Amino acid sequence: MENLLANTHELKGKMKEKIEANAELGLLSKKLATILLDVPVEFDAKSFELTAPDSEKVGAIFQDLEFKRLIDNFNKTFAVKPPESTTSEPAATTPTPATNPTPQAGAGQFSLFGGDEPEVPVAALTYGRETATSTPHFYQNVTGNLGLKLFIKQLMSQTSVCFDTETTGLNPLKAKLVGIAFSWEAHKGFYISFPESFEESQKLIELFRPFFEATHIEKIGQNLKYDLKVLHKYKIEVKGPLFDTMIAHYLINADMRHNMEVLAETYLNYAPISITDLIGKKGKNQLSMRDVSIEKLTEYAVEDADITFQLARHFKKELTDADSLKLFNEIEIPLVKVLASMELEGIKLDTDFLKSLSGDLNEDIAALETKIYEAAGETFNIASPKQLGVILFEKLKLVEKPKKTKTGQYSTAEDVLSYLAKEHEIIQNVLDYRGLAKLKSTYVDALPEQVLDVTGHIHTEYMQTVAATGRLSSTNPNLQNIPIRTERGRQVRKAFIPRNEEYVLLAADYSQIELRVIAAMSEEETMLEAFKNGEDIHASTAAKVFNVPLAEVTREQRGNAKTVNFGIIYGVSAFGLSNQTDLSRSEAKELIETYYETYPKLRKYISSQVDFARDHGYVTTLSNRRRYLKDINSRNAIVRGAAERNAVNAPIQGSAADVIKIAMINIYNKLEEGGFKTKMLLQVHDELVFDVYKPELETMKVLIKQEMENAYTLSVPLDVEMDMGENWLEAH
DNA sequence: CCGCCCACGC
DNA sequence: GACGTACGTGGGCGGA
Repeated sequence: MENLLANTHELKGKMKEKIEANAELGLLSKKLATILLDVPVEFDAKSFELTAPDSEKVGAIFQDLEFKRLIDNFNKTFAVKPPESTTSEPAATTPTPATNPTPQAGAGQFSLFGGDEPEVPVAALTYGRETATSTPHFYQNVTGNLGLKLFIKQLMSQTSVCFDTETTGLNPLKAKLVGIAFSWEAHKGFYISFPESFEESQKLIELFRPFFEATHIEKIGQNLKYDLKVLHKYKIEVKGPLFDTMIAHYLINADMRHNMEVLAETYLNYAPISITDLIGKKGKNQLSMRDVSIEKLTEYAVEDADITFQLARHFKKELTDADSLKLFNEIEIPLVKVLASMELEGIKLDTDFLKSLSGDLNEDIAALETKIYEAAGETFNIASPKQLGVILFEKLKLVEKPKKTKTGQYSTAEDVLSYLAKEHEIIQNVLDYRGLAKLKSTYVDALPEQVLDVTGHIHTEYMQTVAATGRLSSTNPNLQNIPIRTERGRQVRKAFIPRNEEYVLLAADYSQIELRVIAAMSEEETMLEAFKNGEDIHASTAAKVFNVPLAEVTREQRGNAKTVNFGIIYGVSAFGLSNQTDLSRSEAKELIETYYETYPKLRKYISSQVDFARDHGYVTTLSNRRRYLKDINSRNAIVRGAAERNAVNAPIQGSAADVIKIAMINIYNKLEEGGFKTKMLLQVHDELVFDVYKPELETMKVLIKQEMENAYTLSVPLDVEMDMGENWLEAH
């Protein structure tokens, strides 16, 4: 063994593999990987460590550049441990036996499934991560009536089981079951293959209905929303406690990534079989899961279930330690089913309307093109910022010193161009062109493509583990950024309609929820009072900072006050404020100062958040959601400033997210319990959209407002505004 | 294929 | 003198 260890050459090879694997996973940038691969490495036989004579130098460079994550990865990469210590994985809090003896419990009876037990591979000595080849495991494909019967009997006697569905695609509404993997013990699990025929699969899954519906069995999974949606197609509703490792890790550290590969590497020091090894790279040549041999699929699928089962053990402890169990079990986990239901429901889209809108846009875009080419004296691609920059700043020389982007291109961003609008009429045309082109490509033409043929609805997907603050995000398509500010843009909202004439759309949104949250958290009486009196908060702020009666606040004063109010949430500077308003920099500075004098407790609250972050390394929301701020004590003022703004913003944005999530769960439960036909369809951060069955309208108006306003008790009332109509625009 | 620029929402 | 408002998704471009 000593000899092996002393084999520097082999270690260097492992190092290289590790760096490349890290780069592959996105843990290291390609550039850094290249640098690292070039760093000379020596092996210290005494400490069993690889050392890089130049590594300090490299580290110093990173330190200088504040590449915190890069330093961490750099250190991690160089911290190659001798094999003895690979049994306890580096970042895990609870050690997992990496060298597991041949599985014993239950192994005997499983030989009844037919065939002999697979030969358990001998653990290979590795210096890098463990893999399926280097770890003894018992993964079995269960077949035959008797096998299935015995398996299900075993399954039903468990209290906590991890399962993972394998399907023909990423979209759970279109995908069909290929198989299901189960694991309830580390390094051990089973795979059940499903036939191509939907009807046959439906019959097979009926055998598993008792398991999925068993309330006494906890179901563990990675991204359970996906599996829930797939099973829903086979009329299976999963019951019992749920444990989602992806969500668990999101609560443990929201800023990290939560895909299984990374989690396995980080917490189990284990590199799972990659999906590309199985079905190839993304693209037209990629195979379907259906094309993979049962043997390979068993190894792959059960490994996933096995890893997820092991990860759950780690995360349960970490959630407990961070006091996050309540948030996990009472908000995030119940929300999984709510979101699954909203996604399965979808919202109806009026594609004919969008088609005619597209035609109108086409004409207007063509007209603008002609005008722009005339003014430019040549044709070019207006949608190319690069070409546009050359036309505006080199050919037309609209300005002496054009602003440039960080890559040296001329900036043609909206704020830059509108500033120049008076210089040349081409500018306004370019801006209009941009607006219309965006509208057409992103919404008017793209949305009809996303309609699911069988439902005629758009089924967005809500991501529960993406936004670091606790907000949801929406994708495929994103329904959280449908235009509303411009008249032309908001027309798109007319295309979102009730499912049929018996329904009406109802939109309910929290009024100023983030400002209410900051008022409550800071206990700023002046602001609390304004909310309690139902005042227009921006006008009220304006009256106080400009020292005028509420009734005499001008439009401009209110606008400036509004900008400061939002600036407080995001942590704006005097420079930023003066950029956003007509105020000079000194006026902006004065306004901010007066603002803090008006709301002294707000200032105190802000600095207390920053102090807390400095002391603890994280901040929390109303529901004890944490956000770690690793840069809060950085020596680099810019990096530190960003962390300080996060220390203020994360609790506010995150608390507002907590509140609406609670409201969603409560409303969903009420709708289910009451057997209502009304469905919750969309969430847009502070707004919920419902498809209301007309006979239930009056009940819903009360129920929804009630549940939203009372989702969380703050020292300030929550106020919800509602409207309804024949489309989303009317309902807003 | 991926980074960049830009634009949409809250 | 530089820096300069949180959180997201997505389309089009253009270089590799």
